Amino acid sequence: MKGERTRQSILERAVDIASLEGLEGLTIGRLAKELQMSKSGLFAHFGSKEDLQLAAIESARVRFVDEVLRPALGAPRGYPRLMAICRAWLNYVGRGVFPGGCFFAAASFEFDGRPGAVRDAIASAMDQWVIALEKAVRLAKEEGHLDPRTDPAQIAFELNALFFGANFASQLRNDPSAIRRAEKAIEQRLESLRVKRSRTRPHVRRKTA
Amino acid sequence: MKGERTRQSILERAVDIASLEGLEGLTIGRLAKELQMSKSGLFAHFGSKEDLQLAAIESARVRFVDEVLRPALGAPRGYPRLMAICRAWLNYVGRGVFPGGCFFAAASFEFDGRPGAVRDAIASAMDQWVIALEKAVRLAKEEGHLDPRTDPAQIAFELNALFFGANFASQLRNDPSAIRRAEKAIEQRLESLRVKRSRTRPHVRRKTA
DNA sequence: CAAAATAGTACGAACGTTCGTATTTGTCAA
DNA sequence: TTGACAAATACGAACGTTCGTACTATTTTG
Repeated sequence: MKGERTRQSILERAVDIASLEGLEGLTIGRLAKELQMSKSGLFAHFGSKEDLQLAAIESARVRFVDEVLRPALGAPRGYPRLMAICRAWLNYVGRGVFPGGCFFAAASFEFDGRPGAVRDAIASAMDQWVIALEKAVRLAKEEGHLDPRTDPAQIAFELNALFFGANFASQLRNDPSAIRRAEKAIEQRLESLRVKRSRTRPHVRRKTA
Repeated sequence: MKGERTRQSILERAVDIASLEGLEGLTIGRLAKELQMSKSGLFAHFGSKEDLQLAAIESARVRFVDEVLRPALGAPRGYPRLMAICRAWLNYVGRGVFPGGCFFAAASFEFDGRPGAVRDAIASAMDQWVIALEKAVRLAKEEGHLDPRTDPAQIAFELNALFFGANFASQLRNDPSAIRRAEKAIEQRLESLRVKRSRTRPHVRRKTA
């Protein structure tokens, strides 16, 4: 009972630290100190540091789904939902869901080239995200909102790349305009694929603002 | 004399290790072992680990400029040079200039959120790159190859994002199609900005292949 | 030979981990 | 409701290792 509560609070802190210092920089000693508990106390909940890292990745994934992805999935199917997902991501970086920016982007670069369970877990979490993105594009296409020649995998790749770019520019180069640039690029790209429904309802350019 | 040679060979190895294991994972002990020299021997060349990290970043920057950027700058000014830079980057990831993918992408994510000299050096190196990219776009625009409304900073941001995305997808998700996708996206984006010179020389669609 | 470069050795701190023990907690009989 | 007790949870101390770094001695080089 109590154990589960403690475990969760450990993981929350672990995710925050890892998003700032990396999954290796997430140190048992530091984590224990910040939680005001002993190192050995931590080992009652996690058998090893690797266990802790894996649990932290899963916890981060859940946090991301709960706070970013799921709310966006509430939008109407098709183009609106796709845009909602994109906007949710752009907000997510600035909103401080993870204190160090995008947890997964950082973890990806930290563990690519280091085979093992941790790397696989990160890759799997990122896969889920890219697949969700791809699915949103595909649905928008099937809904008739996007050009039927649209390649969902290609568009998902491009969107994801813009997310990475935005995260990078706003974090390291702390360029405040990065999010805006990414938003602009995304809107423009998706607009270029959008079906205008000119048959049923002619496209009328709305007055600016 | 000999010292300088040794220093260079230390740095080459250091850059390779750091590109795989990160700048923190680049450890004095490991580096010494791989070079078959003593830890204290290393300290004759670098006053501290931070010194070593800074020198490794500079060394990586030089390697990147020499092997990737400078060759591409040989292309004719304007659109061709811009495309040459983009292609050089796309090749660079797959070509194994750094064994762990893009040195700077990894370093960026490792050190964002950790203020200090190392972070600043990484940011500065990346700045130079983004500025070079932006300059190439601006030149292409001034040369009349791109739509005069083109915003060089925006395009540089988008291109750089695609580079990040390609590196990520091909490294962590080892998706072999990532480079192709990025290439396609870049070509399409730049094509959309291209001036067709329809006044002086009408645009004639060449036969496919 | 003087100077530059390298090796050897040692240090304190921090790393992940283990162990035996103390404390807290939930359960159930009284 | 309480008391007792086993299980769950947390602790302090210590382990062996590796980290970055300092100091001194020795070899290599110009």
